[in-house]
Amino acid sequence: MPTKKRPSHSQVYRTLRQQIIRLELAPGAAISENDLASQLGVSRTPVREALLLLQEEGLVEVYPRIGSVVSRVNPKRIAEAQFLREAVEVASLRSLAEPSPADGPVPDRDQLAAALGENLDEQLGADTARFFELDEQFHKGLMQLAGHGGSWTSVAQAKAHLDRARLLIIRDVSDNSQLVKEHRTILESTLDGDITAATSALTAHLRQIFTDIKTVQESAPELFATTGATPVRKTVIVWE
Amino acid sequence: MPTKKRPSHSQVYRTLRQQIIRLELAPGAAISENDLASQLGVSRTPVREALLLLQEEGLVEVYPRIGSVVSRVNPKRIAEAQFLREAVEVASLRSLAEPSPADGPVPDRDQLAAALGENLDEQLGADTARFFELDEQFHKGLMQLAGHGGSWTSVAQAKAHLDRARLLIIRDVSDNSQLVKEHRTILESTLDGDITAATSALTAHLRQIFTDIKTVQESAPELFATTGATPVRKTVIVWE
DNA sequence: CTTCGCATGCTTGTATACAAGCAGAGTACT
DNA sequence: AGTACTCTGCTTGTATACAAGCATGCGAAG
Repeated sequence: MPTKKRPSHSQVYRTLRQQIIRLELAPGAAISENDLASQLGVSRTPVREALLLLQEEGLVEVYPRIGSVVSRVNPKRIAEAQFLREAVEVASLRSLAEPSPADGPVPDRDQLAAALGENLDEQLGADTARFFELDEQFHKGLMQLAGHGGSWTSVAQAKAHLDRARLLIIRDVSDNSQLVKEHRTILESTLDGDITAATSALTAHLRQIFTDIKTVQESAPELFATTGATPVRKTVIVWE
Repeated sequence: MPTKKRPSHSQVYRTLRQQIIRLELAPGAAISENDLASQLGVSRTPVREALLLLQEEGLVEVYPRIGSVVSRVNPKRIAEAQFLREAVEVASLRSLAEPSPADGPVPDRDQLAAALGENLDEQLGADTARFFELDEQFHKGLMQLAGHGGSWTSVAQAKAHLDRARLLIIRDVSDNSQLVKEHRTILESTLDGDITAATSALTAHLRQIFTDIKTVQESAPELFATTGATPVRKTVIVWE
């Protein structure tokens, strides 16, 4: 019996979001509410609700009476997302050295640290999908360690755009070693209390995205939204 | 220029959001989709879509088959919002001294600076509602000055929670002078290039919220959500 | 008197019907 | 030939009908 305890629109939302971030739905691809409803076996209502949330998140663009599309990669938005993510993650680390009234409680510091260590060990041999999961858990755990796990949601939204953009160039993670090495440096410096070194390593780690973006934008410019052009509808003939 | 007709759910969203932030809808108050639809002259569909967005924003809590309520003030959430806002605004200022690849373009720096100056002049004599608008414009302009106006949306969402909480204690802005003074210090230090002084002043300015919160939580604890209790439905008799 | 069961009226969640508009093919008229 | 018009098929936006569940009051049974 399928677990129906969660609302349909929530399931549709997560399904679509994952497909978009994993590039199973390509940037710029058209998405029809009716088609999605048919494919997922639900009505248009929960599909619309999911698309509304994805639109607010910036992963989908809805053009009334024209159609909806998966948002193309916008370099400007990428820059904003990176800026916000770096600001929050760095501030989180920094709060370990300079506490602020906003700091929350840290449950099970030793257990968290141990879990992060195991996470890093698994990262080395992980495939692409698993690595992204572990990467997410690692950065989330780092913020929990500083008592700011509650702000992860905002970071995760920004990270979604960054991950999708990076996936454009590294469909297969051929070489984790460098990233894992950076992760280890960040974690060890943090646990040692050398916050200056940790933030420095974290900043460099997070800014890697800019070189990645530059590379992919040269190889596949059609996936980027540099113009403000609105899409138009076309009738085509296809085999079915 | 063709006037873009806005969808109903967007208007409902902004109406409700404003009412919630301005405390015209009290924290914890029940809101019925049917009643709202009737009052606003639309059907349940756009109302539901607006509530969905507000739920994601944390301003509304929806309990299936029980009802929906305006979210109560959650001290933990307030702390998170303050942390994120401070992180982003401070990082924005700091980028003026230490540029990063994420920095965006700054259009009309002189004009922006002049507008901010005029903004401060108007703040002194403004009433409560106007002051909150000017405060919003000021902080937004500050980020635009650093080339990070695009990240304002995220800050604004956090600021909504903070403003609502602060409104609980200062229904009437009796004394703007201190806040305006802080604003002026931040702006002048920034324009003078003394980023260290500017960030210091900004941090102190933003952390004012914690003392405000502590005061109001003692005077009106029922508006705060410290327990994880879920609401229940009650049938009551009222005059109509 | 107590207790259980059901009717009733509310809630949100989902499905469906209808409205408004764009794009293109075909056609009749100039 | 060229032009304008209508008709079809799609799109999203909105309204409405139906489904499922909770709280409560009433009534009957023990």
